[in-house]
Amino acid sequence: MPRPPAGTPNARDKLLDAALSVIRAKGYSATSVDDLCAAAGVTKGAFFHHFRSKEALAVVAADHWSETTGGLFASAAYHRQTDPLDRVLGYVDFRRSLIAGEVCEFTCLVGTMVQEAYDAHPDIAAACGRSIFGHARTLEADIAEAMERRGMAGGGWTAAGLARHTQAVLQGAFILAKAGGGPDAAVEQIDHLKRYITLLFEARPGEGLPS
Amino acid sequence: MPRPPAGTPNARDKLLDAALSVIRAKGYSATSVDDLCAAAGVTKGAFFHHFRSKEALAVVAADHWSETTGGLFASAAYHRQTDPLDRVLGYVDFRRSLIAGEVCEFTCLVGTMVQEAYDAHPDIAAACGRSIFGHARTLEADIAEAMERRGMAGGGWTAAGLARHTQAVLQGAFILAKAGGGPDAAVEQIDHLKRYITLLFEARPGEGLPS
DNA sequence: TACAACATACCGACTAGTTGGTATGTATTT
DNA sequence: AAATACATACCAACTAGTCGGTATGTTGTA
Repeated sequence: MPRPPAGTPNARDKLLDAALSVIRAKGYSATSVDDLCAAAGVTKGAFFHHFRSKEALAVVAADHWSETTGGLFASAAYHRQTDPLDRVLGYVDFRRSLIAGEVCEFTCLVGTMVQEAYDAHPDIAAACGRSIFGHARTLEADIAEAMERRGMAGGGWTAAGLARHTQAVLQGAFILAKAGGGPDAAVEQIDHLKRYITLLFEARPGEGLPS
Repeated sequence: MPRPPAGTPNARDKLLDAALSVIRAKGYSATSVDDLCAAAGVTKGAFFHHFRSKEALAVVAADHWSETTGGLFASAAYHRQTDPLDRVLGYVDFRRSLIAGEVCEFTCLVGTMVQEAYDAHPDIAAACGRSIFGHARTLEADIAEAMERRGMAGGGWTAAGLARHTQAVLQGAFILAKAGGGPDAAVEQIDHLKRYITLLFEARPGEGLPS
């Protein structure tokens, strides 16, 4: 692939960026190819030059979402905490701070898409799954270290499981926000999540089980 | 309204029942009126005789969902527990027992619809909100009674807030199931929810605050 | 009881517009 | 020259919704 002038955003990038906001607001099915082209300021020819189909764009958009958000979290300040539990709680606080403004601005592209696509579009669903579970996996090491430091093994839960739970609560928070609760309803869920993690690490690990 | 033979399901009821399963599997936007008519075994004429529009059907379907599921929970056995906390945990166990089989069989119609409809279809979003928050409200009395019996006031959370949190975790659980986790991922979330509620009621309420 | 007047429930062809996708063109860069 | 990166024009299938019509009531009245 020959390098374009590298400063001007090409049609492909403009379409992907447009997809993030348009699909988050309208959903995958209700977003037409023309909608995406209009939002990106490109023509249909450009669309089908870069993507085999609307479904193919959705898959790439999900990966694009993973990279974009992945970069945001990777460079966030909570990683600098020395206590691994503080890093986990710092992640939760950071997620909380992101919830503001219009609902479509803080909700999750892949959570929205997988609801519509899981049955009819397996490729999209798989891309969304990679994004959600891949992001959860970035939390595992800190949770596992916090568990080890406090001797938490044997409580009936795992680092991977708790990491997945954080994502479930976040996705549920977005649904409640969309159902009329707004940002407040979403923040409330994150506060419960933080309280849960705090309680988990305060509680004594399971008595009858070896650590 | 004159009573029809009362045993034969009419087109309206058949369409509403079809909507519950078809929209849960395909989503609202991807479900066409023809899809619904075919699933219900009725014609398009019957559809628009009973519903002004596809959007109007979705609103009635959301209310129909509330009634159907409402009846299921109202008649469940966990209400017979004498300890209010046991009733709350019994509700969680009951939700856990419902998660089995295909994803489209245990997921939530209104959670699916509101994701697509919250922006473009306010009437549908409002109906979904009534369903979710209305169902949450049915848990409030038991939670409040459990809080009172154990002197839990002042911990920074309320009965209504915890009730909403149960619904957020459930909705998030469905998304993770759709993202490839299957029933196991959903059950895992409910186990975390139960552990959270248990820990909450074991913890001592906030020290510096009056009860 | 008989008949007119009206209402409800439903049918299926039809339409105007939209959909994802294609075919073919042109300008720019290497 | 040749590939890339777009643009324009177009199409067949599908979309929600309409409309004229029918079959089967129900209701009022003489």
